[in-house]
Amino acid sequence: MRGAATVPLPSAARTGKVSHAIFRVARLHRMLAGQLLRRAGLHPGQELVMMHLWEQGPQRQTDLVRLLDSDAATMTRTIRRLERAGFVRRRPSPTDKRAALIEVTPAGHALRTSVERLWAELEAHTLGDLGPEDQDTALRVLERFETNLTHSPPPTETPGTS
Amino acid sequence: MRGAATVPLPSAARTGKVSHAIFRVARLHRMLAGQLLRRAGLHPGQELVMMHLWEQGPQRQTDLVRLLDSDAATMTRTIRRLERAGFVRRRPSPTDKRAALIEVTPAGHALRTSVERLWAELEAHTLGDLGPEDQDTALRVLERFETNLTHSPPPTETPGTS
DNA sequence: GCCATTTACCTGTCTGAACAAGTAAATGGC
DNA sequence: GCCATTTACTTGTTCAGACAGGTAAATGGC
Repeated sequence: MRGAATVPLPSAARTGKVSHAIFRVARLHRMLAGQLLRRAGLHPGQELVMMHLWEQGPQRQTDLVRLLDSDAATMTRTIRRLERAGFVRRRPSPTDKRAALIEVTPAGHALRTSVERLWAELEAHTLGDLGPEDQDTALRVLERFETNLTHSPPPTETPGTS
Repeated sequence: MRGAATVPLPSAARTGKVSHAIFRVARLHRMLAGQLLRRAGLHPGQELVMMHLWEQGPQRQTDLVRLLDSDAATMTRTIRRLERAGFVRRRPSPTDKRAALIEVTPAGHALRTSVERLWAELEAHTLGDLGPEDQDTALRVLERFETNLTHSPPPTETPGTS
């Protein structure tokens, strides 16, 4: 295990080890987040919307979509579910009849502490007993991936061909 | 909240930087995978099933569920879609009337090369120009996360509270 | 051999996520 | 001021993923 002193990885690396690992970690992470969020009565993804609303105040859907780098259609439905759950409220924008401002209700504010605790728990579980330096390494690795995946996302289709 | 006068990290760091990073990386990675897979006519997740079938031969759904650590219900529908797409076929198990063996059709086999190329592309994009050592570090970080998230997944519910 | 339990699989339901296509209001060209 | 375009949001559809039920066959206790 982990010897890898002489030879890094011959062809095993070709199978997409990192991609598989990202898949698995992402799913486990998401599952744990989901389990923890159930206590608060939220579904995965909704907590991110709430967090932004808590921190940034009332927002239009477009703003939330941009902040979360999400999808307008998904946001419409997520907001609707949060609204039905009583955690947010919609108020017509005074300046733009197309838009509505999404704001947190008292019930929504009441979630904040527990959700923040959940996230701390999630983070703690993810990190385990990783030391500060390793945590930093981990973060830099993830940021590197994020950069890689953000820039040049589409290989612009089979570059060579035609 | 949480003054933390001396500590450098105010509160922004405590909000789960790594968890947020995992979320973002996972989504970007998934999006890219989805884009690449569209070329092959597959949806994200289906390629994992196909990969297992290519490598391990005909399997029962239960085996696939176990291998992919997935859900029986999800597998039922994924298989059905792959079947309708003509990539796999179901054959009743000769020894167990409850079970069926899922096997790849010629059309399914025809996908193998392109899917493997897609994964190599996905992996390459994810890794970017990361050097071999950094790749190794990245993999170890992810494996560490996986271990952390696998072991002690449920905090066994609010330990203190009642 | 009979019956409870387990196993393999399916269906229903809800959610997030993505894409396509719409509606209505705002905006900009002129 | 009129009209094309853009913007904000909604709806329809498809898929994965999770959970809660089913059904039918296999299995194990006895």
